[in-house]
Amino acid sequence: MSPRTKAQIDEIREQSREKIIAAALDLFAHNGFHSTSIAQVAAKAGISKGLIYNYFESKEDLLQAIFTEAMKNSEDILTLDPYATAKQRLIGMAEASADFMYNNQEYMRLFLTLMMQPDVVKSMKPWFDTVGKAKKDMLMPMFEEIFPGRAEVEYFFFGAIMDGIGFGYLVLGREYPFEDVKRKFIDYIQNQ
Amino acid sequence: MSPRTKAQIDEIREQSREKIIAAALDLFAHNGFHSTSIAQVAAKAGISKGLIYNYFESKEDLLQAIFTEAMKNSEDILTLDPYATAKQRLIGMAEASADFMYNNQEYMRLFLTLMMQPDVVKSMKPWFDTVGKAKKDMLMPMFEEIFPGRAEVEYFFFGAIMDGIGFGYLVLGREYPFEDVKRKFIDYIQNQ
Amino acid sequence: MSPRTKAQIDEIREQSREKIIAAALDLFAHNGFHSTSIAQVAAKAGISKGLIYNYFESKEDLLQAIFTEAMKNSEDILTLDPYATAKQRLIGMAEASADFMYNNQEYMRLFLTLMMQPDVVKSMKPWFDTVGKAKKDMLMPMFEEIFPGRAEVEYFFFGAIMDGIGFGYLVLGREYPFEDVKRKFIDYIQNQ
Amino acid sequence: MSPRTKAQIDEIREQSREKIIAAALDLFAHNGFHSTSIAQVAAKAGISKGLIYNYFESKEDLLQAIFTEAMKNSEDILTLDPYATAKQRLIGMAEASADFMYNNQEYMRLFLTLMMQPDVVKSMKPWFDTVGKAKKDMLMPMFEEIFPGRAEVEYFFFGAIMDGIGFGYLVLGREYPFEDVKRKFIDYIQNQ
DNA sequence: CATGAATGAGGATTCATTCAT
DNA sequence: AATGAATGAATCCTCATTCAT
Repeated sequence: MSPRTKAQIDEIREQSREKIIAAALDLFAHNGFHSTSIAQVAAKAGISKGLIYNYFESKEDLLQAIFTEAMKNSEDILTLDPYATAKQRLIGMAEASADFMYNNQEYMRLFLTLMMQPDVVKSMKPWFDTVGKAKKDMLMPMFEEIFPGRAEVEYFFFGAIMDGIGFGYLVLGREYPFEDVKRKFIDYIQNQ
Repeated sequence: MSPRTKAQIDEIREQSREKIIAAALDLFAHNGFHSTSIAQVAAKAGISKGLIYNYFESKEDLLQAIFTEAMKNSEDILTLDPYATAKQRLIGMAEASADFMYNNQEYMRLFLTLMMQPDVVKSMKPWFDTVGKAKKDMLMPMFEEIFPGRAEVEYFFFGAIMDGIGFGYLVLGREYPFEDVKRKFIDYIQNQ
Repeated sequence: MSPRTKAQIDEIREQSREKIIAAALDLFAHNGFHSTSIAQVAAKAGISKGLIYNYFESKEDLLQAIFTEAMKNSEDILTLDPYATAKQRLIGMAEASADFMYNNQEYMRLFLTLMMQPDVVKSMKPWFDTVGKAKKDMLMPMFEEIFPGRAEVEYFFFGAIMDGIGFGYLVLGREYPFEDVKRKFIDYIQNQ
Repeated sequence: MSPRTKAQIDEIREQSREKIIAAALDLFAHNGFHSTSIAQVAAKAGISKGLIYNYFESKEDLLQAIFTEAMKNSEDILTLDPYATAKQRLIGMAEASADFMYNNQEYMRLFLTLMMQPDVVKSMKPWFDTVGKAKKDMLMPMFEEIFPGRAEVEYFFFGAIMDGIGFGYLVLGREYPFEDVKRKFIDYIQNQ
């Protein structure tokens, strides 16, 4: 009965899925989760409303999928050179994070917004907590090595700068001297 | 003529207005503007839905009023000691800002969120632009004095730290070592 | 306790009542009964919303009062010269009616509208029926005298012209050649 | 691709659209535009409230659609026999109009009501003006031919009778001797 | 007599979701 | 796999009416 092979179907499915996720990410990031309608997502993805429910159980499930997808793409941030010094590894991480932010603005926008208003989509809360904890677990050892005795405050200070740069860049866009600020940041770490 | 004096009415109005603004700020900040219903605001303020429209023309007008109100309370941040050195004034501003953030978490949460998703409430965009510009106009002279030749990058780096601390504090709440990070920040400025 | 005499109070009451009725008539006539709010009536009358309920039990009661009031002013239409011929009396009535319409446009507008949509304010239905029947009872004898054997059709034809002129005038306003059409109408009756 | 063919969908849409328009016309005509709720329209049409917005952008758009629809059905009124005399054409038009009124009471009721209270739905005003002007442009030439020198007053007198008959019929319904009055009207024109 | 703050029911509109095809 | 008609709950907002003063 089926004129398409299973492989073809899988590919079609994958393409549709990605179109939906891309459209939803864009809209959720700029217009907000609740202000974006499924109809808008469907229109932007060039498909029908109904089809979205063929791939995602609900609007929240779609949001969840956006983050799961982004996680995959960000894995190399976490890949550290085991032979480098702690400070070098920190710099590497800072640069990788900055570049990820630079190349994934929409994702960052959505991520930071939801981090700040976790009650908007309550079901995401555990996910955020897990990610936050994982990040801390990964970074704290470095800080303990570089800043013995005051690792935690330095960790948070470092995090503040990272987040703040991302925030500023997202707000100002091209007007933000991203590269300059990033270099200043690297220098700052270097001098510690 | 009037059974209640004008003063009485003004007081009643002021009280109701404040109750509504407080409730709305709390809810908008945590749940998001679009995810918060007027019914929720009314319930939290302990009044009827209809009364809100006696004080504010629309939900958006209420949001606007929240920011106008907060502006009043934040005016002393902008008050600088004219006899202090630029660096001292910068530190003063940093401390005042940090304290304002600490004491007005909900407002900050709402503010930062909307800054990051200006399309959520498009009518606020001009307001944000104005505030952003005013801030830069006030601070840049100090940076030009302290960091001649690289004022802008230092301005944005400074801003990133401020925003980042606020962001971190808002996300983690009491778990965030706010005082420690703030002191670290002051020290950082001191050493420039 | 009361610094005002009863007569003064009555006069104030009468004045307020009339202001309200005039404002309501204007608004109901042009904007429609349901599209007009009590707040608008109060604003136009220059009084408070609450006061309206001091004079009228409800919005519908206010509407009722408008018609009762207008009835008083239209009584002379019904006053016919008992010594005139039937045709002369008919012409007198036609002229009086036309003049009443001309001078009470708003009332006519409201009246005709509600006649055509009696379900808009169901409570008025009996009133309209009564008025319509009274009118017919008054006029039919004349038509039976002037047009024996075909009184009814002539009555309705006559009524159609009357109503039609009023309608046209209300729709076009000053652009309507009211006087010319009225004269044509009188001539028409004359020639029967 | 599509599980329903385009033709099927078009038919479904056309049916729903007509059900909604019919229900709305009935209710708007008898209960008034503002006194009729979308819920009532939906109930009468046997569909859900939401579906109405699948076919019409707003309540006002639905009203507009009613008139646009009725225009189509009334086009033959405007079709005149070019070989007939002016008077014959006028009689033809009078009869066609009377029949249209007789068969489209609800539409007439709505039309006349809104003509008399144009502020109730302000957006319809231009439409009414256009229709009124078109009617005059069509009829005036005939009147100038039949009543040279006094075409305008005769035009308005004729119009008054037409409107008045419609009005009377709408108010009284079956009690109105429509056929008799119509014949009287035709005779009247005949004798000019 | 007069005011206007307050209420709550009701109305227009939106939108996530379902389902027949 | 895909569509889009259909639903109904939820939302913003309006407004007649009440009542304390």
